[in-house]
Amino acid sequence: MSIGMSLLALLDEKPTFGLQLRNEFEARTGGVWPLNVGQVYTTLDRLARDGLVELESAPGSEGQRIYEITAGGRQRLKAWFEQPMKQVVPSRDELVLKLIMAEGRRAPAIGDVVQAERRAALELLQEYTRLKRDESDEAELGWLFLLDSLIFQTEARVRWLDACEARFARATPAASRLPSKTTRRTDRSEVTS
Amino acid sequence: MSIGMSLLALLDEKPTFGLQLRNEFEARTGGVWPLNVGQVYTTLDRLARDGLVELESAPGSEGQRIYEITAGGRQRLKAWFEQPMKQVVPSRDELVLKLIMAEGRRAPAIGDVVQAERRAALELLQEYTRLKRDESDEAELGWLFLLDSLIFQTEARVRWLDACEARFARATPAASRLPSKTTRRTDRSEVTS
DNA sequence: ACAGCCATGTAACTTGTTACATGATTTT
DNA sequence: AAAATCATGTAACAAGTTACATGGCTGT
Repeated sequence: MSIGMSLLALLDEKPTFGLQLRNEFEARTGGVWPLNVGQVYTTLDRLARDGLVELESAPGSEGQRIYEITAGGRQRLKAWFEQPMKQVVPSRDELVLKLIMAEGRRAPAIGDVVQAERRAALELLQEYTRLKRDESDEAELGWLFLLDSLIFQTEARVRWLDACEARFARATPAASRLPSKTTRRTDRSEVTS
Repeated sequence: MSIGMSLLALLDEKPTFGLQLRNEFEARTGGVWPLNVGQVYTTLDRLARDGLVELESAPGSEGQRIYEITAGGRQRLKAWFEQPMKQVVPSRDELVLKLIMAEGRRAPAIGDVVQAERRAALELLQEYTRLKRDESDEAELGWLFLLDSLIFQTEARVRWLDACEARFARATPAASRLPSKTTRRTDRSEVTS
């Protein structure tokens, strides 16, 4: 419930209404984490259902329906902040599944899959790095957090792809391997730079 | 639809029935990616609905209902393997949201959140490393891929947390910062090792 | 006959997500 | 008056996930 917890965090600062929450949310992420307004309302409903927020008993509906966080909500929020994310131990990462399933096929041999993913990841990395270089000042802090996260994750992905390829090569002696379109290893310095 | 694509990949190797698919799936991930049998059937239904698999016209139901991949299914699978994962640009990472929302609060100050997450990540890292050291031979290749993925991702997370803290410190000059329970930076060598 | 496994299935729920409908107020 | 914007809401779907029900077959 990451969206829910985020809305809760915003409501903890100050009670507001749905659209305002969306605006705040998008402002904090520097506008790069679009959030459909509808989702704010559905999430708000679910939070209300769970007793984490409630409609301000307060007065005249000028259209706006102001929600406020409850005691239970504050408690949940506290727990969210204090307890570290539990790493989902089966990482549930789609790319991991893809490589596992690609292992031992021809058609797209695992090496080809790795190379395609690797190329894409490096392109993304370049784009992110450019973004970071260009607007690294005066930008929203949240957006910078997000951008850094993308960079670190993508770097990790590239390293992981390399490791998988190496591991696969080790597990499957060259002799018994099928020829692949791209066996060549790309220069590692692209990442380390 | 990562589960769906995985089942499709297995069916592309050889038509089978539900429970067999689950067993294969768990075998490939070294038994560490548990998959509720029920989920296999629901996913199979959804794949059938989308015309990616179909019941083998074949004969006597000995209880087993054998599915096979369709031409459309093969096409989708090919695309899955060939097209690199599109990086969800708003990374939709819950931890990113957490830090963004923690920024500018007291209660749990952002520094405390970072430290808690960092500590947890380092513990995980240790555990993963131990796992890797212990059973790095004769283990299922898929499980090793998965384990490596966890390691690289967790390392990236630690680096990212450091970067966030540094960025936050830079953005918020020391004078204007609220005192936090833990301002001390932990030794970086824990990761690099 | 009963325990236990093999095998299938379904109902239900969660979070995320979109597309659309509605009404009120403000601007042109 | 028409157009735009503010604001709320709903119906519907996707994908993941669990808990439970059912029936058949096998071994004791």
